[in-house]
Amino acid sequence: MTVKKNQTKSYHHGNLRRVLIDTALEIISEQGAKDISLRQVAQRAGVSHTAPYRHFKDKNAILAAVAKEGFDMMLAQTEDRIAGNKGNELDHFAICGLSYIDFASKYPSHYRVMFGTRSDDSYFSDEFKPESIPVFQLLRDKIKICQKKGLLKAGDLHHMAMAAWSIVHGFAMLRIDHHIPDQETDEKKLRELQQTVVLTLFYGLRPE
Amino acid sequence: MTVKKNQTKSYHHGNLRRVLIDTALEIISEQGAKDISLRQVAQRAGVSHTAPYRHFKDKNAILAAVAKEGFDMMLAQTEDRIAGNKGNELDHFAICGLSYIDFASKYPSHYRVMFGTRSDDSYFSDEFKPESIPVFQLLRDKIKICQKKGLLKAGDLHHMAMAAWSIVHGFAMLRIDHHIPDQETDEKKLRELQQTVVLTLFYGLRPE
DNA sequence: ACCTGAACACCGTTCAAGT
DNA sequence: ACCTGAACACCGTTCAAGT
Repeated sequence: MTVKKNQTKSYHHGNLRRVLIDTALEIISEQGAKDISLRQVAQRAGVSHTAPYRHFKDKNAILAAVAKEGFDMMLAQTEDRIAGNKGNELDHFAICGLSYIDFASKYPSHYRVMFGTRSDDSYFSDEFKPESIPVFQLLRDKIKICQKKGLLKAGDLHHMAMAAWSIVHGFAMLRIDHHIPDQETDEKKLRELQQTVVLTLFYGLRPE
Repeated sequence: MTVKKNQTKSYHHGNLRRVLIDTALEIISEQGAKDISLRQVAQRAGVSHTAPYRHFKDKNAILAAVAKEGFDMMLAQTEDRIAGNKGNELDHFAICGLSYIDFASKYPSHYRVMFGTRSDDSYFSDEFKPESIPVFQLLRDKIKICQKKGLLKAGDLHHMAMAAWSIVHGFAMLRIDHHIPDQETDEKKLRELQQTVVLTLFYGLRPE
């Protein structure tokens, strides 16, 4: 077994940064989101509780890294699904919404760090404003195109985007925080419900 | 100055329970939601850090009390607004949504404790399921009545209620967590946006 | 460069003890 | 009954010291 030149395993641990992020996600998914402790992360990663400070300025910095990763994953997933779909622009708009909820359901740990209440905004405020989030940008583009083609109604683009974001974010949050009523909690019913919610964004609740 | 028989000020503090809840809210509104500490609450209330344990089983119990109070306030506010409105049932349905968002904006501390991610579900799971939340019950009733009168379309009541809840919850959360894009952040524009979002629930984004 | 151990000022919770 | 103080096992963060 030859040692490669660019061996990631260096002094003690190698790419500790990567390991710390993964460990953080592991812990978040096991036990809630915000009660995670840096010391716990370090211990599980097999290093002293001060080692993480070589790679992250403080606890929020590691959470910001998790969020950044989440935004990248979410964008990639959404673009993949759109690319693999033969429908029209309106279908792609719907895919944005469904993909958004699916991501939150699949990676609740990431999602909570991305959009949950932050204890300290300073790490997030610059890079993570909604205007700067690629997946939000994508959503707005899809709305604009659909408006141009007459597939969505005319109206203030920002307002419509916020309405769309509100309904998928709200459903995603309610879902991962277990606020969905009991009778809807099996997987099949949840998918039907999710479908209805996204369709409601298009059709509304008005009659006929 | 005569001492009344039912004087609330007893041994040291009197109704410490009430004081603790108010102090908790005060701290939550000053500095984020979840980083609140029991010791801090106790100190500001002027008692030792173990005194709260006479009134609450643990930290979550005091948060549950805050949540309970929030649900009561929210229901009262919504019922008041409906009572003071001369419109039809559909107007009342809209008021439910607007009142919901207004409550979250006005009392973000309560709201976050009520619907935010909980570190421990056990205190909330029984009493605070969506089915048991009076204001959610009210929302469902309004939808049912509107359906009967042809003011809202026919369809699965639970699904429609979840769609409605998703959009107002999502908007409320995005608002209090400061995820609303910059250009919408003055008070007047926010109210217009809020109006649009609730109307979108009724009309949808489809053309015509 | 990368990691450690001791130290500091905090936590939540328990429990014997005081009035 | 209601509150306190000491104690325990935890936190995040800093810093001098080790390889």
